Amino acid sequence: MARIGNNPTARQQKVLDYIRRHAQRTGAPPTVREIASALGFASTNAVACHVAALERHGLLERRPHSSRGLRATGSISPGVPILGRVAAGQPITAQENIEGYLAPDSFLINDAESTFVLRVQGDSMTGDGILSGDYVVVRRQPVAERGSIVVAMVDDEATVKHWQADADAVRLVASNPSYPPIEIRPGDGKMVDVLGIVTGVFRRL
Amino acid sequence: MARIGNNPTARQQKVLDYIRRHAQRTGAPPTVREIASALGFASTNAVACHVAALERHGLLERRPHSSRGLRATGSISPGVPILGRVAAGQPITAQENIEGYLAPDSFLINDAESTFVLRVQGDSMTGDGILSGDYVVVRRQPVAERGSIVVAMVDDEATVKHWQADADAVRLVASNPSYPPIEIRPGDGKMVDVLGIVTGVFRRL
DNA sequence: ATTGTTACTGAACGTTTGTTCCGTGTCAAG
DNA sequence: CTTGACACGGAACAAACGTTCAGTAACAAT
Repeated sequence: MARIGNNPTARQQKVLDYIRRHAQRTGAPPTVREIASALGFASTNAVACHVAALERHGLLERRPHSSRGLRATGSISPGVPILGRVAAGQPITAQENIEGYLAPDSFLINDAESTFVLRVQGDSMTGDGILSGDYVVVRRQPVAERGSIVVAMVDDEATVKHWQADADAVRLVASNPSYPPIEIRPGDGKMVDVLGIVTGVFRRL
Repeated sequence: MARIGNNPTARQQKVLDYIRRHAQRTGAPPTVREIASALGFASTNAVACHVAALERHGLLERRPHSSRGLRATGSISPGVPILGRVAAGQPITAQENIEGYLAPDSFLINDAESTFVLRVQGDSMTGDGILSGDYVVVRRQPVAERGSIVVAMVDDEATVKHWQADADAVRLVASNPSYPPIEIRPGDGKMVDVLGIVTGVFRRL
């Protein structure tokens, strides 16, 4: 069968899975000989072949001539399984249930250079599921689209709010109705500065 | 000066930092020669020496006789800066503002082996800041404390609720008042199974 | 019947890499 | 002054490692 798409074969998927698992467990990707040994290959060339295929499909990156130079694209750290529909019956982490793998790190953070995390104080954004004590992931940028959630500096205080800028005024709107919008007009003597926009939220229970 | 504690010297810290950075950037720890080259050493022995010291201090683990067999203990990836109080004035990411570094991965996931992620459907838990479409981090375990948020299997359907078990009944309580509690008693013909408890929540905006 | 892809075995080459032994110099404590 | 930890240079060895070439077999499409 001629293979055209970007999808790996079952055998190739097993190689990719092993690379991911090994990287997660040991902190480094496996060598080609470790892969061969784990999957029962007698020749390292079998691995080289699969690795080349995975690279063609864009599922794997390589650092040539370097030991352990394999990296699964997408989720950097192998991540944990995402379960879609959980089927009734037996083991939850059965292969059929697993929709993919996901590492919160790379999922929440695209550009580590310009990203920071801010701990939220106060409950003004509970309407968006942002509670006091939550961590918001913020990408630094001085401008924001109308309606997006931003971290703004208002008179020496950082605050998380919805951004609504008009021609004549800027409004910082809370999603908790108990909090009135903050309105800033030119000549108020107040300063507003967008520090960045909120791209993610997470909390530990 | 006789060195006694578990603290590394400034030079050792630099080696450790480089190992961490390299592991994050490339997906694999560096070789001893890469470390030597990066820090300006002419001899690999200088690295071996520092690595041995870091290992004694418990800051580094080694996989002997294996290429790239170094792993910084504790925080795996250096992560993004956490900002505490954002001071007025200049650069946000100034050193004074940074409270620490945090990687969502290792923050949310302690035991990768028994952890999975589930995408939430429905708004029954909005009271706890868990919205439809959010990802919940679940640690697999068959029992739960009263009041904790669990993923439970009720008649072939996985659901996220508060767990409240009495002697005579089990109640799955939503945090959105629009949803009545689900009560299961022995002899109902219904089945309840705790798949795991929710240890974290995250979402992308 | 031929072509092309997948999926390997087997062997070999050259480099990379961890490791070790020996030696030099600095600096602070006893 | 001696001792001991720290911080390196230089050189060398054996094992680990990525890579490549040659060849075999199954299978589907043309």
